[in-house]
Amino acid sequence: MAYTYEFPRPALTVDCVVFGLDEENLLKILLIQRNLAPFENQWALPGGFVRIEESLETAARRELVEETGLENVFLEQLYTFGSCDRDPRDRVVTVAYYGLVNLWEYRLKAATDARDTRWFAVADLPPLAFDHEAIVQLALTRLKGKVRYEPIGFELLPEKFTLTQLQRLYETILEQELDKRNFRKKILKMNLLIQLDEYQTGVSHRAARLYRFDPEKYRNLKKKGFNFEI
Amino acid sequence: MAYTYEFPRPALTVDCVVFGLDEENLLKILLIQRNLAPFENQWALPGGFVRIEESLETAARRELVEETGLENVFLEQLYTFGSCDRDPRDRVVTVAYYGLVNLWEYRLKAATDARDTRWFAVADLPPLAFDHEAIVQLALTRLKGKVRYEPIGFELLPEKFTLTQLQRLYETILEQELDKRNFRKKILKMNLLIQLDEYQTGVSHRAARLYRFDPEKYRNLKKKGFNFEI
DNA sequence: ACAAAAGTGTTGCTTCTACACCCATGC
DNA sequence: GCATGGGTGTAGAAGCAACACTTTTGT
Repeated sequence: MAYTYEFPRPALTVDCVVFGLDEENLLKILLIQRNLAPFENQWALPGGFVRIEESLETAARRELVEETGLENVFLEQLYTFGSCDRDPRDRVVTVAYYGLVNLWEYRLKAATDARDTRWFAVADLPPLAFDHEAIVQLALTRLKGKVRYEPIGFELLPEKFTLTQLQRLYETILEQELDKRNFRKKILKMNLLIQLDEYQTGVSHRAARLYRFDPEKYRNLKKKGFNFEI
Repeated sequence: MAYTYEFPRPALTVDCVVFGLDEENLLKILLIQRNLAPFENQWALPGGFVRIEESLETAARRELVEETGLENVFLEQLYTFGSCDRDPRDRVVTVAYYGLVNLWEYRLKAATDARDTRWFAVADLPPLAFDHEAIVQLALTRLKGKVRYEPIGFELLPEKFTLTQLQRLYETILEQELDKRNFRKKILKMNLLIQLDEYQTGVSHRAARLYRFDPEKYRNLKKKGFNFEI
């Protein structure tokens, strides 16, 4: 039950910064409360050790399921953090991922899990364990940058959404207001959205039309040199 | 002289994709010839094991010096490769970096080193060890993407360069021709270049004016919301 | 009828693209 | 004097930013 190597090896972990957007357009991150030292009882990113027989992304997905119940989320590698002192016990290198989930559909799922997990607004995060604050900062920067030139924002919305929801999403992430008419013109001209014959329900005002993002169309346009840009 | 852990740990390495641009505007990568199994005698990216007391970037820089003699190069983390079968002997996770060097000045230095190192044109790479082809591909994609919205291209040029050299650099990396007048207008309007009172020497035609990139100006403009873009 | 958000066009301005000729230098 | 690349301006097209009112629906 022990593994011996000629040279010392850092431990290898994965950590996930999972973003969600709630009904009030607050950008949130999923955290878990640690029940082990160090940083016992502090909030931390979901994550854990990479097993010897699994790839990094597999490890990240496994930890997400185990710790938060989230499955099939959009997940991309963010950065690898390897300073020597980031874990007080041991040399631990962590490969960080960022994820995007649709909070409208996933909220209940995550809540049913055994571990103490919670969504926190990014503007109002508790102190985090290890260097997780730095990881979150980098994830935010990456999200802000990437959302402008890749159509990943749709991962944060339900499959069918209104143009106003989409606009609010960009306004929240980019932290700037956008002009309604210009936004709609721009996004519709790209031809990436499918206009549905369905409308919002349960709102006390004129119901907005629903749209769906078409990843297939995007792949095709991209092959022809099209560049998404907000 | 042995290190024992409760759970098995992947080995951790770093690898560097170092780009250089030669006098004929060929984009090149620095490779070393392996003298150990596996992949003995094959070409590979410079790199090696991360020591327990050094950070990832420190390890990358150390390996670069040891294996190629290159020092003080621009270096940025690229991606971490961790599939289980990427090394036939053992589970090895590698953190890849990409680097940019000024070939005009560094060419001799690298050549003086003991190991068998060589610059290869990216269009004409030999077969590479491990998954290094994939790493190189990703580095190329990243370089192509990043060079457009961050002024990193200057790292590939001598400190003093002509606008034509700069234009050729972009044409090479982006793999597209650019209009001379439009390019010059655009780049000069950004106010990032310092016009020198010096000119090319040793050319058999009108000597071109030399310019220098001003990183200080760039930092200032960036703080004020300026975005570099080619 | 009122409140709340949906939906829709035009104009001026800026930026981008396309394009051709004279200039300076070394041989 | 010729070959080589250096250096420069303009016009038309496209894209961007700014801006306000009517429509629909629920209460």
